[in-house]
Formats: sequence, C-alpha cells, structure tokens
Amino acid sequence: MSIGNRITRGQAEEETLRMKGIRRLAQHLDISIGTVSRALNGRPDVNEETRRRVLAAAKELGYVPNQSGRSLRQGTTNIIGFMMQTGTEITGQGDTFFMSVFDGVQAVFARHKLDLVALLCSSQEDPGDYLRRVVARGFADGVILSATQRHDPRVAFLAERNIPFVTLGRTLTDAGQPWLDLDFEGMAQASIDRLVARGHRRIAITRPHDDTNLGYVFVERCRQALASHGLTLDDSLIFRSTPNEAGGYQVGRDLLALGERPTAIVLINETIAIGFYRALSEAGVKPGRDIAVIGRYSPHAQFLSPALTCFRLSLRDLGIALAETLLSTMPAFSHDYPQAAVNKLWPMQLVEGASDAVDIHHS
Amino acid sequence: MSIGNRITRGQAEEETLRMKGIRRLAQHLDISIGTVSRALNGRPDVNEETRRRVLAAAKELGYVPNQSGRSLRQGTTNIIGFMMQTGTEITGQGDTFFMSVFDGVQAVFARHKLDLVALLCSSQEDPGDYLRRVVARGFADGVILSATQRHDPRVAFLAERNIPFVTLGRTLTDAGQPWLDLDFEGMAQASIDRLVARGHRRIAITRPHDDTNLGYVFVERCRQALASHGLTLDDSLIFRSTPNEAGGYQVGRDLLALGERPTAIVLINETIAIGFYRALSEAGVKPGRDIAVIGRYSPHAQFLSPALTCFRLSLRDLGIALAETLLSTMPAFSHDYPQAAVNKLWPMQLVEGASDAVDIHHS
DNA sequence: CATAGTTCCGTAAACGTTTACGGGCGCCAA
DNA sequence: TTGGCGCCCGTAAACGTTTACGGAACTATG
Repeated sequence: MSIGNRITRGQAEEETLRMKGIRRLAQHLDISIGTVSRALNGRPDVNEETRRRVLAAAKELGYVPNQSGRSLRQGTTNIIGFMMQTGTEITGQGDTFFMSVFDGVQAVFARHKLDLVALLCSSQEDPGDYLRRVVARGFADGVILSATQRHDPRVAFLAERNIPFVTLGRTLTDAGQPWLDLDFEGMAQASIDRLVARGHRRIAITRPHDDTNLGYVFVERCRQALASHGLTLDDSLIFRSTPNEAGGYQVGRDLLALGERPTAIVLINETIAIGFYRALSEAGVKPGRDIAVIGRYSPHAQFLSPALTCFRLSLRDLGIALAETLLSTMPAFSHDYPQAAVNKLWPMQLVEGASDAVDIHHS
Repeated sequence: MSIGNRITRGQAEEETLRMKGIRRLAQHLDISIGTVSRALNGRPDVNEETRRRVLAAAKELGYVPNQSGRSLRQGTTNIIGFMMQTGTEITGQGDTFFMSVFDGVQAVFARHKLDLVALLCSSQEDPGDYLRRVVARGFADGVILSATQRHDPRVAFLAERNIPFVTLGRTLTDAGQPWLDLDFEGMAQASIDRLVARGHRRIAITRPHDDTNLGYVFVERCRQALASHGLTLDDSLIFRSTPNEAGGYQVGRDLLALGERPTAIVLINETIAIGFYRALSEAGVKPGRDIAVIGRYSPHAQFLSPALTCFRLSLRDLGIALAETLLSTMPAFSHDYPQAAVNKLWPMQLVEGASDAVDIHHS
C-alpha cells in the first residue's frame, strides 16, 4: 500500500497489461511481488486478508506460476519420471500393466504435490542419450526405471549423477539403489512344487527373449526347485519367447514339434498364454486336459478357455510401494517414509483356473 | 584468452570446482560463458577450434545444460506432452495401443529435438486441475490430447491459453483445434454393408459405456447404413460395454439372454472380443458358425478361435500424423509441415478372419 | 516515554541459461 | 595512413520465480 508504489490509476491499469506473471499480479494488487509469492506459497508471514486478495486476483487473472522460473530458483521440478521404452516388441507386457502401476504411483505422489510423467524412450534410441537429454538436465527430481535389463547402463548413469531413482527389477549392475522386483523365485518354486505334486516330471518353462534379469532368476529357481524333487531341467524344454501373442504361439508350435512332449509348462510372460492356447487348439491339444499350463495373470486370463491358472499381483500396490521407496531416498520426503522397504520381492498370489487341472497320477 | 580473465593456475583450478553449470565450463576453459553457450548451440560466430575445445571439455566434465535455465530464457521447453488418463477402467485400450502411437509420434519429434512425455492424469483427478498444474505452467510447448470425451473441458482450457494442441478424437466442444479421429463411420458402414450382403438382417452393435464421441458417431452411422438397406436398428440390440474383457463378457451374456437373438454383432472396442468369445463359448455358441462377429484389431485378434474379422489401422502412422499435425500449428515448426492435414478421419482396413463367416443365405 | 517484540511487507539477490550489443583485432583497399 | 569490413569474443541484460534480510508500523511491557 505504499504510496511510492502507486502511480495514477490509469497508468497503473495500462501498465498492468504489459506485465506478465507474478509482476502482473503484483501490479494489479499494488503490492510487491515478494508478498504475492509468499501469499501464494502459503508462507505464514503474510496477512490473511492480503492472502485472500492475492488468491482471488490470481484466480481472476488466471495466473499460474511459471514452472521454469520456479524450478530454476528452487532447484526442484516437482516432477518424477517413470521411464519406459516404446515399441511394441518390448511392452507386450500388456495392456493394463503400466496403467495400473501408474495409478498407484500417482496416488502417493499426489499427496506430496509431485507430478508423474512417463518418460518414453524409443527402442531405436540409446537410453543413455535419452537420460542425458532429459533427466540429467534437471528435468525430474527422481526417476523410476522399469523394464531393467540384466546389464543396464542406466543404473550407473543415474547413480553417478546422484539422481534419486528406484528400479522395478534387479540388475547385475545394481549400484546400491533401491529396487523392487516381482517374486519370480516364489512363482518358480510354487509352480514347480504344485506341478510335481500332481505327478508331473517333465516340465517345460519359458523365458524372455532378451536380457531381462527375471529370465535368469526364473530359470535358475525352476532348476533348483526341480532338483529338490530329484528332477532335472531339460534344456530343450526352456523356450525363449517374445512377450506377445506371437511369441506364445511360437512356443506352442515348438512344443508340439518335440518328440517327447512335456506334460506341463510354466509361462513367464503375461500375454503369451493366448497365443500358446491358439497353437495348442490348432493341434487339438487342450490345456488342463492334455497339458498343464500355469501362467501370469493378465486381465484376460480368466476369459481364456479353460481359465488360466496364474500368478497375480496387485499392480496398484506395487506402484504405491515404488513411489514410497523412491520418496524414502529423497531427502525432502524421506522423513515421511522412514520404514519404506529398500529392496523387496513383490509376492504373487496363485489364482486357480482349470488350465493346470491335469493330474498325472490318475491318468 | 584475455589476460584479465586469468588468475593464477592454482586459483583458477580451485575456483573451477566451486562453480556449476556453464560457468564451470567457462572457468575451466578460461573463456566467457557467452562463447561457451554459443559453441554448444552451434552458433556460427565462434571459432571452430574454440568450439572443438568446448565440446571436448563439456564431455570431459559431463556438462549438460540446465533445462530450467534454458526454458526460462527461451520461453520454450522442447517438450511435448501426450495426455492420457490412468486407471484401468479407462484404458482397456491397453498400452500396446498407446505404445505404438507413441512410437510414431516420437519418430517425428526426434527430428526436431523435441522430447515426448506422457502426461498421466489420474481418473480420480479433475483433468482441468491437472492441466492447470502441469501444462499451463509452461511445462510443455504443445499437447496431444487422447481419449477425448464428447464434452471435454480440456479443449476449451488449452484453446483459451493458446497452447498448441491436437486431439485424437473429435468432441462436441471443438475449438477449431486440429484433430484426427479413427474412421468409425467407415467401419460402421463397411461392417453393416458386409453383414447385410451376407443376409443378416438382425444386427447388434456395441458402444462405449462412457461419453466418448466415437460411440455416438458409430451408432448413428450404423443406423443410417441399416436404413439404407431398408433395415432399422433395434435399440435393444445396442449394448453398452466397458472397454475390457469383462465388458465383452457381459455383452455376450446379455445377448444370449435375449428372446430373439441377432445373427451378427459389431464390437466397437478393441479388447472386448475375448470376453465376448468366452461368454458365447460357455453357452456352446460359436462365432463364425452360429453368429457373425466383427471387431477391432488388437494384437490377439488373430489368435482367437476363430480368428476375429476386424478393422485394423497403423497406429504408428497415426502417431506420425498426430505429431505432424501438431507441429504444423506451432509457428516454430509449421514451415516444415505446410500441408499436414488439419482434420482427418483415419481409415481402417478390414482384416478377414473366420468370425463372420456365417452366411445367412445358405443356412 | 523508552524499549522490546511481533507482524507484515518491500528490496534485491540469486538460480542457469541465451542473446543483443559492442568492441578488439587483423586484413585489405584506397 | 586511414577507413572499412569480417571474424570472434566478452559483457550484461534479460527470463520468472523464491527467499534472506531489513525495516516500518504497531503492540505490549516496564
């Protein structure tokens, strides 16, 4: 309200139109930009009446603070990136997988006024270049890395630059960062135990076509589990599969072409069951009757015929855990998540279908 | 190289460590920050030898320009947002859908050094709030809006603020922005023509459960197409369906419960076929024999039994077109895309399966 | 009345870039 | 020599915020 700040009414109004951003607002209200900023940011040292006026004017003029200015000053963007790769050959994971995870992540971030964006790195492009371009420039305050590979240079990249991050999936190149991972060990063990208990002795498994760590983990644990039952894993019964319908179809064809067929199979990828079913069906082979099939849950698992026996997990809860884990490593938020798990194998629950009903004992 | 700029070697080195960003680089090279900036940005008015040294030092010191500083100065972020909503109830579409579109969008943006991020708005949240928080703050230079609703406040929001954007899907509230849309009219017409030609007279269709425009368009065109053959669309044969497997299953159940069953159905959503098939299968009704089914392509369409006759489109090309359309409205890029289509119905191609093989004439 | 404390606000300096402007220097022609 | 021109480079002012600092006005206390 200082007189010195005021010009004539007409001049002030005209001047107001020239200005942008917080200055415009300040000019309009005839107070300083410092006060405007404090009012908007909820600082205590501002008169409540003033704050009310500022908020009203902000709404009236449609003012929103400029993100660049704010980040530049604060050194913080309030944005968290969830990095994933585009190109269908990679994300056959299927539909709703990431959407559901996002939902959980977002629920947590919203509480802290953080915004989530998905960073889309083309499969054509070097992820290192991408990270350098986008993340290293201070674009995001933290990163969630999905679809990690066994040898994943992104981990070292982020670790070197002290950018807070968490990975969904362990790697061989872990740099002490927190990670969560689906419990494929548990799935392997439970699947093998279940099938062996039903009399199966010749069991096939699938693994991803690429270098994802889960493939190694899964195969190895299956091997161990079989060994604990006095069985060995026949290498010819390990099928590599792209994570999509076509991959599953190919697995089915390859399996049928074997001289001595397995009596059971465990499918590691989500979306391959439908292609696998199709290959069997063309040959008149029926899951649950002629061969036992165990897979991973996806929204259509229960709509297959017969319904797929599969391992399911709460993707939304996984997203929540990812978010909390990341925040627990960020100084500004860590006090809210003192006990967040730093490393955790995410359990999956068996959903009984009819696809593994075949019982060798009675046949 | 000015002497005035140089301190002693020891002091300079020590000082260098205190600085950050471009100043650090300049100090290290003993040149001014202006020259460093020019060298990095490929300006012509810098000695080639100097540029070489700068680039080498930048790599050596791992310098990357700060995005906030740059955006603040330039008023540009080099980021384009693709807005979508999370929550599985919305995106039954699946992310293979969006992934493929992203791939195309990205291919175009990469040529212009633009980065694409997916803006994820929770279905819990008001999209207007979200846009205000993220986009209006100058976060992105442009926006692609997906999954538009019939009444979509986001359109007006972006239009008012003069933020360049393009929508995937028309709305009733279009503000003159460019849009692309799948040609559901064409699909409706072709489907009805095809089915009628095969003798079907009682044809069911599905529509989305929500307010998406395509539902209205599709239903209306189906009605017209039927009328042109002297048939009427029975309202009891219009099924609302959520865009997921469960929705398709429900449609199947509802259809089977009808007194007088239709002899054909056209499914508008991608993912509902599998649930629909399941419902029929449980009742011993077989697509392609007992009822003709036409749907939308999705990666598993050909792996259903029988393979789904469906309408397919190139999602990657759609992404490319979206990107080019958006860029054509942005002054900085428009000269590269003078002839990009501003409004376009994106055609779909029929993929023949066996699911609509039933021919009423012969039965 | 003097002093101390509280409440609120204005001032100005950052944050890390880009870029308009001007100037030093070397070269060439008149 | 003088002037003009071209090549490089340094200087400094922006861009829109936030926030440390200090001070004015007021209240309470002695």
